[in-house]
Amino acid sequence: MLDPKFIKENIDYVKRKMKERGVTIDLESFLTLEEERKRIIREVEELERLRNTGSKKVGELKRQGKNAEAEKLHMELKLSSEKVKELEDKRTEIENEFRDLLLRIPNVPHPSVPFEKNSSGNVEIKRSGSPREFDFEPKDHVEIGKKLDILDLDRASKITGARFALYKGLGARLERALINFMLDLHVNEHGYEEVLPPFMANRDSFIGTGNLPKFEEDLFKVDGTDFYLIPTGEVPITNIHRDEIIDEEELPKNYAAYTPCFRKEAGSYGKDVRGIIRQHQFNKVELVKFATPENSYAELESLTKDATRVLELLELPHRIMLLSTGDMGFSSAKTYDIEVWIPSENTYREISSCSNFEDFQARRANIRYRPKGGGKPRFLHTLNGSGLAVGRTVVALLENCQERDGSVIIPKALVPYMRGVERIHS
RNA sequence: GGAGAGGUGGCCGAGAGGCCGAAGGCACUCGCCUGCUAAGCGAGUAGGGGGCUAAAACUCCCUCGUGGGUUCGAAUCCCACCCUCUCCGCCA
Repeated sequence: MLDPKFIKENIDYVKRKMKERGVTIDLESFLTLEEERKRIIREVEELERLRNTGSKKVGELKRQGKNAEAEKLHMELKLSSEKVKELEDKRTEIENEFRDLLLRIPNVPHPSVPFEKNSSGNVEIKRSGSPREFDFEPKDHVEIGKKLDILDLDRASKITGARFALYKGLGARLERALINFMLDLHVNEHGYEEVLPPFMANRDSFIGTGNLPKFEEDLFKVDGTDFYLIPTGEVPITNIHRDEIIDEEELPKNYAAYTPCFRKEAGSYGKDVRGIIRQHQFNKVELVKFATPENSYAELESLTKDATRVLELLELPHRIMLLSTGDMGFSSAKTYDIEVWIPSENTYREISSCSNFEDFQARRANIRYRPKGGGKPRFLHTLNGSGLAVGRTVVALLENCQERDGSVIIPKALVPYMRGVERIHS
């Protein structure tokens, strides 16, 4: 959520930024509504003031035994009280409308974000490792997984449906090994606090991170409740501190968590239908930071670095992309995508997305901090990034580390987590 | 799922239609005092929104779990929901 005051005072800037994002927001009607809101607040408060002082007077008169006078005033107030109620209804209506509109306005991109309406404007920041030259025809992860009997997509679709996976044997162990490896790295070496949050969250939490009210069609709702399955750990973790005021001394707060993620993937029916690149359920290790506005961009860099470290230790070729205005998520002010090399697709694919939301989520979720030495609470900045998407890491690993004989060599860093298994073969 | 108890400021806790944004305590901050420390004395310490401001000061409105209702007036009465605790049932 943007600061209404900021919108008002920088209307042209905000308009331009929205345009760069490729979204159309009716900011004129926003301003009108904002005026209307203030007008009615003034009106209601004036009436309430009169009623309050009047009511107090009635009490005083009664205590003094002047019942006739009290009764007279009482009758007068009865009328104005009705008026107050009417106006309050109107006020609620307008404030709701105002809030609804505000909740549907995306974040303003940071000035360092390149302007382009789509992903063609993304800028490569860094590349690490180079795609392997195979001296044989490499297979894709589906084939590898099938041959090694570690990935069974046919049976998964029997159990549930398309876009679900059944891992078996060393495949299941590999998934679990990666989760533990990533968590240990972030917790023990990068200083994140490990948490294990609920995998469902309520509506308020989703509004807090910006997934609602706009993106309901992407979510699985749990029937008969107000809960949704989380599409990312970002939702429960960011909401750990909803409606809280944190002392500045405690910032930055860094959390790491493993969660499964559930996504409807509506609108991507034709995309990535083969394999486990795009699933309705997948595992992820998520990193979330709460930082001061002064430090949040430095924290974005270190967050991205922490996530990238996983790929470095796994020795997987990857690159870091700075997303352009048109390719960023709704809540983000600046986003780096980390992309890993996928041999079967002969391209890099997103495996992590690291964003600074500035105070956009904090404002929605009401997360503030008290500055050192006291003073008014301020909204803090929230950040998050995958560290990493586990399913896609498996894909990258199987494909990049495959051998001519169909076996897969486990990267050294992961071997201890595989209970010493150095190679998966049939 | 059933029965009961309860949700009040940073924390503990009183208040049971008007004198209550709220006693008292703890904690914290500032000042005084005591050679340091402890104790003592005095003052202060919630959040949001509106008006006025360059900004404050100031002032008004809202907030006692949330939302509705009754009333001239609600922390206090009524209804619904949420959450916590205890007991019973069921369950990993």
